[in-house]
Amino acid sequence: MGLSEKQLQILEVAEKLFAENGFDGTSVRQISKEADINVAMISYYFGSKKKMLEALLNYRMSDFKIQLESILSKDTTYPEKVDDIVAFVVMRIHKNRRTHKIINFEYSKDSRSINFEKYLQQKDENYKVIEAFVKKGQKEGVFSKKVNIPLIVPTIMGTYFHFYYNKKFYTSLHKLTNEISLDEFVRTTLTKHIQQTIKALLIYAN
Amino acid sequence: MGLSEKQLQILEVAEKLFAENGFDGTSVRQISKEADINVAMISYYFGSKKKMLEALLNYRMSDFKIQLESILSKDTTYPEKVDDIVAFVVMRIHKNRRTHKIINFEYSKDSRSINFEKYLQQKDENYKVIEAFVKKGQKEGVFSKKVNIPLIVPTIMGTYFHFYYNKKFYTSLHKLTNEISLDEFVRTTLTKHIQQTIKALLIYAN
DNA sequence: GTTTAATTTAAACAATTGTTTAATTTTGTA
DNA sequence: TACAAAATTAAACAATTGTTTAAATTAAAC
Repeated sequence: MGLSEKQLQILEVAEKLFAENGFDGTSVRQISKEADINVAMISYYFGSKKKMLEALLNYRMSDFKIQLESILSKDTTYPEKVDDIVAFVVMRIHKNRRTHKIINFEYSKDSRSINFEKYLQQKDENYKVIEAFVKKGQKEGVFSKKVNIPLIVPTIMGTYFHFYYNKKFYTSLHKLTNEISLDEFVRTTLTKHIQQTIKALLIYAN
Repeated sequence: MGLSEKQLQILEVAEKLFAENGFDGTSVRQISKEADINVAMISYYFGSKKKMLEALLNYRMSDFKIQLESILSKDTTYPEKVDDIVAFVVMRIHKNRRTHKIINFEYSKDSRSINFEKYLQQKDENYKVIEAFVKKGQKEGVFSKKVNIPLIVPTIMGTYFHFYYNKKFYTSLHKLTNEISLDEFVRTTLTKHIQQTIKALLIYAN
């Protein structure tokens, strides 16, 4: 599944347009025009529009299990580890926000015949690492035992995405102006809020 | 803006299909077929496909400010009020989940020329009521002053929607089988998780 | 019962969709 | 330089898109 320079260039354009206007809302001619290639190149390189999306998903969903485990193996306190995990996850999904947006909408459809194996695999690995970490903290008496572990990740990712999907609303609420200050806001304020939330939940849940 | 029985029947079919396959992924012929009407009726009743969506949004986004305020005016403790607010918001967005899904998708687009006034108005009212409540709690020393108030609602709604968008994944994780147990899960487990989270955040945030 | 208005219909509209074709150009190799 | 493979092109394809038309049917008003 090695992708050429040209293929990657096309996928980046496709990612942007799919995230902006949806998979069905984007035509292959739009992509070809913006990527400055001939329409037929999409079928030539990827086989079809659908397979092009699958190629994008598989490309973006490379393993982050290793990075997550390296955070947990560091010699830090439990609250510090929570901060690190949250900061890492938020940074990661913010970087891949466009692909995640496409996934959110395509995956939640009933009919769609797109292959989401890589995404589900990542989600599964992700969950198992978090679960082991929280259970260890519970055993050591640091974390509350009243926490619903499978719902921790939805709170982290959900908070980010609800903010992102409504960024027009929240940027006006926070008086943010451009894309640069959005990155800054995510990296500082939003990350901090989620860190506070998850730490409070894990430690004080009742 | 009074909608006839027939118009409502069409809108319900449209809501279901838009949520399942997206606005662009649903054709007016699909809607007309499923609603058992002639295609031309959509233009006849609503003017266009786009205006039909707007009619749906305006219909579903009726004011819940009043209900929110009635919760806050009850003679209950602050933590109880948090529980009530969360339960109410979750119930409400779960009921309107299909329309919210359409909104999340369409509103986050750059280009789209759909009128989201009613939705934004509700979001604004919603926020102002929550803000006043939290600030009052802070002044009385019940809530932490280190909370980022505008990000509380994203955590509530985001947790719900990330769960909902990935329900295929989480229902298998929780061993849920059908739609009935999904409703039950949302009403009990998911609501409880969000209540725990928001209470921990508001009271113990550091 | 007649007339007027509202509703419903099938058909047609031009535009756009994803994909394929077959010819041409470019690139790499011997 | 000559040849083969890869890349690129414009054109065509059938299917589907949202919307409009004008005729037909139904309902309401007088």
